Amino acid sequence: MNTQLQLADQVQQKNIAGHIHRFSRFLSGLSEHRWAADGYPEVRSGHVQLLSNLDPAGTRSTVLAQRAHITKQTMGRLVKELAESGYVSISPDKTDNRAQQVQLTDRGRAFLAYLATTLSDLERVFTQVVGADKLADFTATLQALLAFVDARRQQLGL
Amino acid sequence: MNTQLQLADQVQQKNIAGHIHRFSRFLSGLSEHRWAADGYPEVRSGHVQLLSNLDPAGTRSTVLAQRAHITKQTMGRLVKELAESGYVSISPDKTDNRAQQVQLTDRGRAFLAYLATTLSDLERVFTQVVGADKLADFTATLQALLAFVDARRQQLGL
DNA sequence: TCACAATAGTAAGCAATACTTACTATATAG
DNA sequence: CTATATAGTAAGTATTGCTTACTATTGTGA
Repeated sequence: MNTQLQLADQVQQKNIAGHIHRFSRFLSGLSEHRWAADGYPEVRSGHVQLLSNLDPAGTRSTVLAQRAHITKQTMGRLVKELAESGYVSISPDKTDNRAQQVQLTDRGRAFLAYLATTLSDLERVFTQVVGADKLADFTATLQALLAFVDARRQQLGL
Repeated sequence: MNTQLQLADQVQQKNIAGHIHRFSRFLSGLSEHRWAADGYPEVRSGHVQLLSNLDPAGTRSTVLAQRAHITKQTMGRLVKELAESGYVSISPDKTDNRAQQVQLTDRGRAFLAYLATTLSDLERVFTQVVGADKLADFTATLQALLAFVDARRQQLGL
């Protein structure tokens, strides 16, 4: 039979959710810290799921919400924030008066280019820590798991 | 030069933080859903970082906070919640009147044992998705990265 | 054409998590 | 014995994402 200590260790070990959560918090903090220092203080890590899903021609808020797997209300807030700080612009959708098109501004494009470099930097650092192969495996596995769970979201009622 | 579309794709690809965050949200939701269904509705995913760090003899709240890498105030709240729902008990520390010892109750021990089985279940599911080797690599890389960033937390001011 | 359902987006409020500053009480070190 | 450090609490803030409920517009089918 397992002792409490063994159980706690086991849980500690296998508690992927906890580790993932902690890693996530760290990455967000680090990113926002750096972005602020480099002249983009208004962008929070959550905004990236908006910016990275924008089509060049512009995208509807509702579509962005679907792509990011969040509610349209939450996406609406993100859009509003980035519009207020000048990273995106909102224009009416000519084919549907209910809808609006969200588009990158010049500032938004500048941030996106900058963001790509910071992600490469981070990739480089992590490569130094665990090696390129392990890191590639890590992201591949992460995406595979994510694809798996996304496919089962509705089934599970999440 | 990169077009906006290429940049967005690049960011989408390399945006580990975003993927990690989404995965984290999913895992928390799934866990709590299952725990509630199985008779442990009061436990939230954040509580695990308390329970899995408890020594059999009891542990101080401040120590738990350090182990979980959160503030003592936040840990204090988690302790209070789990004490109210009967998973842990709080007893005075005989060697220091400021301090208290947090200990598992029988219900806490039951949950910990149950938790270990649910983590194994999840491990099994993920093994079916990506294979045992990839999953082991994944968790190993995750822990390596986490150890790396933990060592640099103070340096980075996070 | 007209009524009804679906869709785009907004509004307001709730809950969880973790932070900060500020405090009390106790312990320890010089 | 005073000054500093530590254990823990209190109160308030920010972020993120949710829910329910709403308006306005669009599309559909009788």
